[in-house]
Amino acid sequence: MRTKRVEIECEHCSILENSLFGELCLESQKEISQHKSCTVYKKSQVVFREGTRPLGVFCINSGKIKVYKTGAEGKNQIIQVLKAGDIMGYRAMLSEDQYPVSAETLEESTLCFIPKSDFLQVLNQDAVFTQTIIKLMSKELSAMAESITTLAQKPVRERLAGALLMLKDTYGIDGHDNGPVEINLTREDLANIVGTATETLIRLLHDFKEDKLIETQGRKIKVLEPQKLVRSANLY
Amino acid sequence: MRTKRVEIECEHCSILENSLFGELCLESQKEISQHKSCTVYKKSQVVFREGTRPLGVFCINSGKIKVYKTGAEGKNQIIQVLKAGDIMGYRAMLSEDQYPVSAETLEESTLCFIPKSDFLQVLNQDAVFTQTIIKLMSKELSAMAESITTLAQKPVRERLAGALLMLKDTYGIDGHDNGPVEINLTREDLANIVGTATETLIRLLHDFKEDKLIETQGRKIKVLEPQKLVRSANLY
DNA sequence: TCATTGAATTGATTAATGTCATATACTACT
DNA sequence: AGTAGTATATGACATTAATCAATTCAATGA
Repeated sequence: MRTKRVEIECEHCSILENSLFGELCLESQKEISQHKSCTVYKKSQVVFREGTRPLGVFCINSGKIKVYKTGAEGKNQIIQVLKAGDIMGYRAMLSEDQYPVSAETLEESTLCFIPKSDFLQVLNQDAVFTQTIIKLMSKELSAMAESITTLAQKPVRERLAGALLMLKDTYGIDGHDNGPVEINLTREDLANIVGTATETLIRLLHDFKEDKLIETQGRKIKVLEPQKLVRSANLY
Repeated sequence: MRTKRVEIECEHCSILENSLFGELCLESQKEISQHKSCTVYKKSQVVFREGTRPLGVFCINSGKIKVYKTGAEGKNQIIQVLKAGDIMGYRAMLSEDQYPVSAETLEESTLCFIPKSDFLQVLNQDAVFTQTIIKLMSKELSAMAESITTLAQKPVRERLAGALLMLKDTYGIDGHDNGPVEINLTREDLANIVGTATETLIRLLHDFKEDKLIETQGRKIKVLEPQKLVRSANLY
């Protein structure tokens, strides 16, 4: 058997307060919980693929997911890296459209799948939740406008610095507490976030290492000097 | 007096069927129309500025608007070019946030301003309209994911070809019917759409001209061979 | 109409980044 | 443990695109 099912109830979900569903009333939470199925995905499993149609919404209980679009030459551009508490796939579902992007696990992840009908019902009966969803979309739009500007205007070096700072937060929630956050991504994925060639990315990581901004152990990257990285990223 | 007011009623608006409000029931249309004010903006006037807070929504009755974000070195990245029938500024308003972008007229434009309260009221009493707005946001998100991928992966030449095709549609609605569409933008604005330096853009336009893909008259650009441009853009 | 300013263009050069080739280091699997 | 298959790393080189400088052109207001 390839997929492992687990039982998780929203009401007792450990990441509830970090998630969208935390704001829901108990009744709505039960509604969401009722028909959902939770599945453990292994590393590098595709959750959904660009061009297919959504049947519901995924909520990330644990793990990390890359959301990406495949370009002309088959190269993947990573649009966002999602973590526990995030939901995904809701946009295409709400607009009754095909997925404009694909999603794949970056590590073993537990995902809860909420069928479309349940999600829509809660949306209908809860105006506050609708507002929350609209805010979330709005935030994503704003983040993407920022990404576009960065890609168009900043050199690769600055984009990498910015990406590392973003990833520090994403990987920070795992919180080992003992020392700095470890970012665990292939160089190729990292290059596909920054929008550059893998070789270029490796060389720049090397530079950052020489400048003691980061430290690497195998593929893992530790951010040692976030402040200096902020300056390298020329943030505004 | 710097600003000129005009009277336009949504119910009789010439671009109603191209706009979001076309789907509204007559009652809702009147609601929208009731407190709105229509203003003629001169060319190159700023409609709203990044970082300020929205008080309502703009609907474009005529003209073209650039929506842009100002980058670290003061360079503007144009995120979208809007035309008659489009609405703008609704996202920040709905999420009760600051504008993440600025908007400026590219030519003389007539804009209708609908106060926040009226817009929200219609949104509350009309579930279909909420759905329409969500679909619109969803479409924009998908378009932006595409932009990100293009900026990260395609060379400037291909991006320019793609931008010209997009602008052909935007400027196409003016429809002089006699011959091909004329794109009327400064080279700098065009460079800020494509995400490149003005000089580079000019050189590439020159190439396209030599290849008979386009024709220029002063700043105006006519697309002669859309099909060949599609191939130049390496679209997928 | 002329003058003034900003926009468009062209050329020369430099800098950034991608590509190709190859070597080395991991990882996972039997 | 050995080995195949990836991922990482490094070097050499080609190419793209940015920058700087100078010139021509075009639109706008006195």
